[in-house]
Amino acid sequence: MEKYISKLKNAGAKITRPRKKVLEILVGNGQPMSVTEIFKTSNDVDFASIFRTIHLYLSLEIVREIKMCDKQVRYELTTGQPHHHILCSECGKIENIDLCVIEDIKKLTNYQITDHIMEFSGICPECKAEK
Amino acid sequence: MEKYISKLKNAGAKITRPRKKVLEILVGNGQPMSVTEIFKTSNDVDFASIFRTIHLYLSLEIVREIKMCDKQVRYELTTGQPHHHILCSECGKIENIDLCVIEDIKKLTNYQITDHIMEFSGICPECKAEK
DNA sequence: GTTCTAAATGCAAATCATTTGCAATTAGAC
DNA sequence: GTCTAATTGCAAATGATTTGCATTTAGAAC
Repeated sequence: MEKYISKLKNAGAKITRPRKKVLEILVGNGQPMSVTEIFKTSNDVDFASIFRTIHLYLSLEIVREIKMCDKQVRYELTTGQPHHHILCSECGKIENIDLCVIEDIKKLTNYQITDHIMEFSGICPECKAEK
Repeated sequence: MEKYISKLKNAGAKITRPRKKVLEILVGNGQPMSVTEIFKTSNDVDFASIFRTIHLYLSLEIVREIKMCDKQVRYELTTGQPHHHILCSECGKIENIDLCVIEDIKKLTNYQITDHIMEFSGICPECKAEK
């Protein structure tokens, strides 16, 4: 938490209630969240403020943008290594996947890779068992 | 082309001018296209008709939906094997990538995988050379 | 070829997500 | 505490996607 606050201060940005709230929600939830989800969780911050906060955080690399299999765009705190995700379509749980194919793709295509998406969805072992 | 027309007939769907046009455009273009791109190329078919045609084609598995790194959703004819794509951010070219990680992910996560996205963007060797 | 009907189209408008302009408010420097 | 530029909240613009409905049309039946 303090780490993010410092980043904001270093960038000359003010530490405001909406900005703190968005951080709290992301830290508390621990999973990638959409702007709408953050908005609904916040309860007392305007949608536009959440939106602008997230875009500020993106530019400061406090959050990363994640496009998943459902059409929602989500944001997660840039803790640790970049990684990919798998979303359970039954319970909504999102787990991390540490498997990077970028090097393979670079060799295969000879492109200078600037961006990629690799996301999965399915049914988690627990939900499978319940059926 | 005939293959797709048969699929339509088998499904009891009428062979209409808009439906033929969308097929022609997709076959002619050879790359995944967004509804808007198809619409602009068509010139004389209503946007809503393109939209509904694409959704019909999706349900008949005549096209596949591709979510790429830019936010556009594109559609491609379901010719051959499912595969992934790499988009050149300079010239807009889209190339196919035949590298599937699904089996790795299944083993790694123990999920029953139902959907995935794996798309790349970057600068192709030709555009790199021009710089 | 003509007739008929359900399906499909085109248009316009509804919905939904994303983004922006602006007056009012507020964080933080002094 | 005072001041000012940055930020917020609201409302409205934009853009993408989707839907309702009157009109048109493909293709089956004659």
